[in-house]
Amino acid sequence: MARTEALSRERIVGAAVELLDTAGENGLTFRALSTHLKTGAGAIYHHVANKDELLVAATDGVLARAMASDEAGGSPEDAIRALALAVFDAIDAHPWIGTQLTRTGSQPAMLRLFERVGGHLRALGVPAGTQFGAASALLLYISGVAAQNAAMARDAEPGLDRRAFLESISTTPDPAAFPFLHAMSTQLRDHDDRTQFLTGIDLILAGVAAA
Amino acid sequence: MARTEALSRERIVGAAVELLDTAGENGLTFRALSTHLKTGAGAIYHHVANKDELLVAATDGVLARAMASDEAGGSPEDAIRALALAVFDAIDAHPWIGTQLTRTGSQPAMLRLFERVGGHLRALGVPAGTQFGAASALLLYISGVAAQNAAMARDAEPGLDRRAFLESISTTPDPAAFPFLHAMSTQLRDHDDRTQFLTGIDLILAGVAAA
DNA sequence: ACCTGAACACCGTTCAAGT
DNA sequence: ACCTGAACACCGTTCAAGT
Repeated sequence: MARTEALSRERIVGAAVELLDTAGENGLTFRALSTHLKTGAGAIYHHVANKDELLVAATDGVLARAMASDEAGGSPEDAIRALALAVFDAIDAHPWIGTQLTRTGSQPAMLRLFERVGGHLRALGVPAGTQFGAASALLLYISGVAAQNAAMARDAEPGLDRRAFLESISTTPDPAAFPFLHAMSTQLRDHDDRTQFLTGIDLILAGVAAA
Repeated sequence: MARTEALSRERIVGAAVELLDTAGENGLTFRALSTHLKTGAGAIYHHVANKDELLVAATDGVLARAMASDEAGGSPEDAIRALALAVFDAIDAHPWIGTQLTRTGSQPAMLRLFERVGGHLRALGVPAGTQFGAASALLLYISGVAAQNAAMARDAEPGLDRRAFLESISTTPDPAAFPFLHAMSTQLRDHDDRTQFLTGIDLILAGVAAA
């Protein structure tokens, strides 16, 4: 019989991740968390300063694990693509990360990402004067995708068909006033988020190469 | 003497924008809003379904105004830059928009932006097969910047010097483990957000041109 | 030192009662 | 039809009291 383990920062953060994954961003409350941990609400404050710190720790932990696998071999461009996809997949698995990533509290995670991207850009031979701009653009693009995906996971009413939803987006507005949107309706309906995400990364990399 | 105007959706949304601008994202509560409008909290619900709808309406209104000025003349690329900067400046003036833009509720605003960007890409002669990817990338990049800027405005403790803050970011982590970050510290400290934002737009446009 | 859980100061939202 | 404002069902966080 597993005795109840002692409360610890690690166990709290782990339980928080579990709650966020299963119950969503609104599912993480100190009441739910303390019930889950079979303790009082106030006990948590002995190990974590407040909810923000808890969210930062949860985000940092998941993201650090996602970025851990370092593929040796392959071009620097491939390494950037693999890194970006690792972040994408982590957000896909834990959509709440997308919301957290665009908060100043998640600086540590963003700085690690910036560092890794920058290292690959250097290996790519990008001139010193362009490195900062290129790394920033890639990072901002990645956070944009993160935020959007988190929004979809958070706000989508359950049971909504993705295809039908995307189709309704492109067909609801007046086609005469939205000709471009209308022309893109098929692609919008059929597109794959992950592939599309990579297209943007490739465009930025192509722009960097052209400069 | 201005008599107290009747309550209306317009007045409510206007007051909400004012509160968001002056008191920040947390400043908008139905209690503060009803005090501001000299009415009861429940009265607002006769004109707006809930807080989410109020935020969407506020975001949509401000952004529609920002995107209204259409510069004729100039290249399609310049038009895209002008459009992107208009959104950037609107977010700069009303940081809470950045948070709202990455919520599914703000679809109308995003669709308008998508349409406008797409129209310019067509005028630019971008081949049909590339248009969707290019428009998506630009939109995702813009929302990334939006989310980041909103985070900075929301989370930055007041009275914090921007330069000092940016410098601390690049110097706090171990330089040996973060060589790229360390090499970029000067640029990070001195960079201008608006210029940097435009650099990313230009990189994507260059990537589109190269394809 | 750590835990408990009631209490505090807030929220968004509802609804009987008024005009 | 619109407004009022107390009440409800929640939050995050604190803190006296326990072990």
